[in-house]
Amino acid sequence: MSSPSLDETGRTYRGAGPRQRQEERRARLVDAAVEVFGTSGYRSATVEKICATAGLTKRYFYESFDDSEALLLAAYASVTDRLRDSVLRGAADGGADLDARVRGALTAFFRSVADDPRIPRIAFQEVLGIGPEVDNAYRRVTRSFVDAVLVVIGPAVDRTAFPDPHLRTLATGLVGAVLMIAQQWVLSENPQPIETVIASAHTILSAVLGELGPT
Amino acid sequence: MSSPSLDETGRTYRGAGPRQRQEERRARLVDAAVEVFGTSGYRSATVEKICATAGLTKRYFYESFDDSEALLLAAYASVTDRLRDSVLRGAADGGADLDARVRGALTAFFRSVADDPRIPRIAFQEVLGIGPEVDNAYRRVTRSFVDAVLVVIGPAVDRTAFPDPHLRTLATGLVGAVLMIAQQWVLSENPQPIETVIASAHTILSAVLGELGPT
DNA sequence: GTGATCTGGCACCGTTCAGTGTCAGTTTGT
DNA sequence: ACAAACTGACACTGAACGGTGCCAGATCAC
Repeated sequence: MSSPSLDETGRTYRGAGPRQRQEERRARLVDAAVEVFGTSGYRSATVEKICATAGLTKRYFYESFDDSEALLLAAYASVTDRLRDSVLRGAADGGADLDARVRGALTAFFRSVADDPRIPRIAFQEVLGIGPEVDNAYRRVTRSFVDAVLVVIGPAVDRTAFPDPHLRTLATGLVGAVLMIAQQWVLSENPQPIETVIASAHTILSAVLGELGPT
Repeated sequence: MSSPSLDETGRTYRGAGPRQRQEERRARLVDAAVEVFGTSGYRSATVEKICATAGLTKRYFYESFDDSEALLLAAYASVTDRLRDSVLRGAADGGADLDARVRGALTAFFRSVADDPRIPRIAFQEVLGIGPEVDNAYRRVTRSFVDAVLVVIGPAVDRTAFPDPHLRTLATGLVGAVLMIAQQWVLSENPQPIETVIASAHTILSAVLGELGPT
């Protein structure tokens, strides 16, 4: 997708080579997309609005993206990558103890969501029902979050007692539980304190983990 | 919304009074909307497409609805009402035993979703990210499903040990878990048998219920 | 300084679609 | 039979938007 002007033969401009300039513009467009999609929504967004937010004009949009769906995919990837990194870092902060890792991951997740409401909007709302392409991306990302859950809880699971597909479905359910709690949380008009929702999510996770573990 | 021609003074036509004719047309439009939104999606749907599917013309669309968002809300309500009824009926089939009620509700839910893929599409995908109006409807419907869960599991919960907001959040998580499992299930290219996903969902529910109950 | 290159702003075209109006033909009440 | 009401089909308008092209001015290489 896009035509990154295969020739690296261009001049420098404002102290940057052509490739670098092009990538900067692309990054600005993605940032603008996160802003626009995350506040006004994808459906009401137009190419012009995005470009105006980015401080660019339409020609630079088509320099980096085929259409607005391609930009949505890029913005989606940007948001979910950051979110997944944050969650995995939170889990790692928990050290070796499983419960601490779960708690760390949950805390990081709800913090990210609370700090930047555009994240849940793009990651969980705007991205659904656009088209087959985007639906596939959504499925892949959800799978990657399920994988992350499996990595975190993996060591504590009695794998001989639970076949892999069953385990995957369980992890999918756990992701859905946390997601739905977060969604209702950010949408509610007077939300509970973050510690409370973390505790509720933790209750569900540890209940299921208790079922899975050999202990 | 809409102008249901307040005067009941019209003639009869093809054996039906004006009010009845109008309601029949409205019902046909809602059915057509479920078909179109549920297969091609809301975003690519146009008023003309809906009307063609319903076998009506645009003038009858604006007779019953202000715009396509109003129709989406009606289709959404139609779909979710049926789904909720089906789940509650499934739970009632379980009789007095809590576990049987949960199993019955889950079975009814996954059956509905499997029988008519338009249901999950409209209920969980198309409806997100449209606008504030629709988002509110989504929140209300989700709340009503959470309420249904609370009704089903209510008797088995030690309410003194778990404050109400916490309980609500837990139920929200459970709804999210089941929803996400269903979503991934219908989207996967070679899905597991329905008994398997029901069993996985049941594992999560009973694990959390075990945490809540006084037993 | 001078010409080539790059940038941003704008104008333009074609399409799509919501929403309204018109009208000929059909059904009903009398 | 005849007029009033109803229906369905189509034409029309205006706005929004995607996508492309052009041009004046800024920036760089030499």
